[in-house]
Amino acid sequence: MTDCATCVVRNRAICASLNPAELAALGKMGRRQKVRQGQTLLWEGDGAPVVANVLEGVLKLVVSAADGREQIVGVVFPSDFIGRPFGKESPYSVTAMTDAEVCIFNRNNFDEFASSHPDLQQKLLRRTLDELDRARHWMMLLGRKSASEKVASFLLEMSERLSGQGCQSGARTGFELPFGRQQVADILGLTIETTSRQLTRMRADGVLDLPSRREIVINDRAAMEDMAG
Amino acid sequence: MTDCATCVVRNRAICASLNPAELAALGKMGRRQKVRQGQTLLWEGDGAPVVANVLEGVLKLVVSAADGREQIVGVVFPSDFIGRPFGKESPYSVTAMTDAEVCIFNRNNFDEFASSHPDLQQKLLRRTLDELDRARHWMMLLGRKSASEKVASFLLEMSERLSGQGCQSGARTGFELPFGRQQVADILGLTIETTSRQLTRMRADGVLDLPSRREIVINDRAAMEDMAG
DNA sequence: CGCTGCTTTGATTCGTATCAATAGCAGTGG
DNA sequence: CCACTGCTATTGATACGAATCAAAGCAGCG
Repeated sequence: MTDCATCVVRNRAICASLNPAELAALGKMGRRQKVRQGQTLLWEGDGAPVVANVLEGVLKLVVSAADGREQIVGVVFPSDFIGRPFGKESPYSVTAMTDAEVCIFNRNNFDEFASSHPDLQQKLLRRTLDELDRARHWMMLLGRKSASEKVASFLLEMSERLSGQGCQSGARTGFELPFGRQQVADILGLTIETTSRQLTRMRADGVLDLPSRREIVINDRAAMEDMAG
Repeated sequence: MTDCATCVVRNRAICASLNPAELAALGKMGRRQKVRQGQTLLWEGDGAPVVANVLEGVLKLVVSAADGREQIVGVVFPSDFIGRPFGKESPYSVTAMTDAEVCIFNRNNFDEFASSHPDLQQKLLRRTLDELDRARHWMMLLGRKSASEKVASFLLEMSERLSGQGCQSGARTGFELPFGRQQVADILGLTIETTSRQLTRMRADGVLDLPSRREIVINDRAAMEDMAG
């Protein structure tokens, strides 16, 4: 069992919809678990017996083809929800991109609990609708944008989502990506070389700086927004 | 007001979760509306004051860029739900691909109704989760698949979804697409020329027949599945 | 210091977009 | 019934962008 009262995402995760008694009941079902970078929590096509809240770290949702090609279809941050309630098998695998900690529930237990807690279910619905919007927006990027537009859009979105994490609000000009070039490429539907070239060119054009491998500093946000298409 | 008792999608749409009294209440809020082919029901970025169930016809969800590029991010059939409950603005436009009929609700009224009917909300959640799975699967296609793989995957999915419509169950070998080449291209993130060339080649290879512009007959399903990657 | 893994850079190939023309079909009116 | 018109689809030639193949650069770390 888990102590929800002290949970870092208590007020942001779907649990925020619950009163203390309900929270205690849910807490009995859940347990905290550390996940190492690179470790896979859920496998594509698996029975997917669990769902979870992310407490710390960043994880990726991956769909892969038989020949090894991979597409990252989602990236989840603390307070986000992972897994597939009311489903049979996981349609993608979930892997930690950094060391992470999650709060895990048995899927059947969670489904049952959710069915009897409409507020929780509504929170889950809202989150799922947001995710769907995000996914569809990403489809436009994958299907219609050029390499430079993809990279620019990606950096802008990351600057926003990562700033949701820390203290300041609003988009940041400088931030650290929680993943390497290959992962960026897998998010954008590009190769690692093309991704690298686009970043290099943007640096040459003065639109951004790359202080280290994973750090990004956006110098000219307006130009970046233009590039994003 | 609308007579739900005689509704063609009564048992398949989210309304199936309601008892007769609830159905009557919902029916009072909704009204049937015909939509002509090409007519746009919801505009991207719009206040999106409505949600709806599809009774008849096929509609597309489109995201477009400033320069006119379009990506179709979803296709909806009878009994499917459209619109964005609990949201501010529609993240995409909804346009009829064929003459259609929908059952429309004011979004605020619907949101309120849904909030007080957990069963309806759960149906909506399940549907949204399914849509999200479908969207993510499509992201893999858009980001990582070649033109021929895209076309093959598309035809297979359509043969399944369209057969959900008619009498027989299971996938069909022959069916009629509810849209033209440009729309297929917009779904697959390709140009109309590339789409056409892929179909022509598949016909030459004997994998399929094209009796008329919109008809598809799959001759060799196994080969098609191979091509889909 | 010299591994090892990730990233950048370079040369070339390949796939799809683009540009341009033709062909097929559906509807209209002579 | 058959030209005529407009629209959609096919086919062809070429250009361009991103993938691929290959090598070198750069960090971190024993």
